[in-house]
Amino acid sequence: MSDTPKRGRPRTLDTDRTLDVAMRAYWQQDPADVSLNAICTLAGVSKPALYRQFGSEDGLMRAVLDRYATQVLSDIFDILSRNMPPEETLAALSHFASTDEKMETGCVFYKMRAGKHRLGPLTREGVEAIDAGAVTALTAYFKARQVAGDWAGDPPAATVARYVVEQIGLALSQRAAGHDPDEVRDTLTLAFSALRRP
Amino acid sequence: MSDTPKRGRPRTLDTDRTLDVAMRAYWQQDPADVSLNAICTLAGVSKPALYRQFGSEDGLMRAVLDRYATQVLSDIFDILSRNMPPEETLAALSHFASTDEKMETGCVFYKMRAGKHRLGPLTREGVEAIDAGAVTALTAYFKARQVAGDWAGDPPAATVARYVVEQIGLALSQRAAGHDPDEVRDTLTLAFSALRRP
DNA sequence: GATTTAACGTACCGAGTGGTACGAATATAA
DNA sequence: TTATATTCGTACCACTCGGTACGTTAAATC
Repeated sequence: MSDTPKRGRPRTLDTDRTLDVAMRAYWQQDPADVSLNAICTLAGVSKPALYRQFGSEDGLMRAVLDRYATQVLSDIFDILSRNMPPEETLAALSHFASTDEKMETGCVFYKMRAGKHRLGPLTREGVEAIDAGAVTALTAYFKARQVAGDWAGDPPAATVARYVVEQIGLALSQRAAGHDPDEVRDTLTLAFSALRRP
Repeated sequence: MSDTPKRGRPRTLDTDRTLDVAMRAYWQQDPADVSLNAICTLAGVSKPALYRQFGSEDGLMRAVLDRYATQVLSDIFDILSRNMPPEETLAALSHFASTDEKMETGCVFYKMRAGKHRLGPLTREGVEAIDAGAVTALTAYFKARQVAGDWAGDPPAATVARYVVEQIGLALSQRAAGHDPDEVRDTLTLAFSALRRP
């Protein structure tokens, strides 16, 4: 990603640390409410240094999003790849979204998605890719469970997949807004109960 | 609300028209993305004139929200006050949120609520009042239906009320984000199906 | 040592924000 | 006619934003 030139002053900017600081800031607050100046101050980095590394605010947000995807969102995809029965999978997803302390202030991805129209092209592209990837993974999961015999095909897998993505997003938005985790869990449980066989 | 003094230059500012313009702007875009300057330009009004009438941006947004509540949100409360069976009431709410052309670009109230932390104290107060009022009205509705005998008390009325408020908000957020109305309807229908007796 | 290359960060830029100072304009009251 | 009261809108304020010009510093190459 970043060439290491053979001549010139060596760089002192710690890319990993900077991305961590930015990610934490985007995570705790809303990405739209965190300015570059604030990130520079928090990370103890000059503004031109940020631009040298990431090109633009859009570039930084995209880099943060990619990092967040591999460090945090991978947990969700892991849950699906375990290929457990829907009952347990949905319970795991529900726990992750409504109870996991890591998600106490919501989710960077869903926060960015909520303010999609404010994003630059790079970050927007990343958000859409993750969104599509989540729907794809969930669709594949439910189709697999249908083959395995513990899932009916009544609401099509694609519809259920979108539904699950949106309900998790709702739960994480509620957590970011400071709702009581118990209430968030109740809402999500009720929403997922629609997926049980009638 | 606004005194009409007996002396001094008569005001030429059309309050109703100004509020209409601001409401349309907040409705079509996101309230957080509409500046006072933009509203002044759209309404053909000077900035000091706005401040003379509404005191601050917060005051204007609150005035818009109040207007929106009486002109638009009243439709929702009307649906509840008809006291129809849950099946029909939920269908009416679902139609309003997912299909009604009026809500094509989402809902001013839910948009403000989504960016609650960015609001001034007056607008925030208004948003919280409407939110609480909606939950109260829905809770009362479901309790009434329980007494009428066409509703079970399994998920408590208060829980169901919050659930309905959040699901409508989700649907309206999706519409504001430009999702296909059919998809929005599918999601909402699935969400409300959790409220049918198993 | 001289030259080249590249990252460093201060100090700036223009645009846009919410908000206001203030003199001109327009009404009523004395 | 004069004094008072109120609204009018131009032109400004301080501030923050994302972004950059540019002189300085530190390495590799000659």
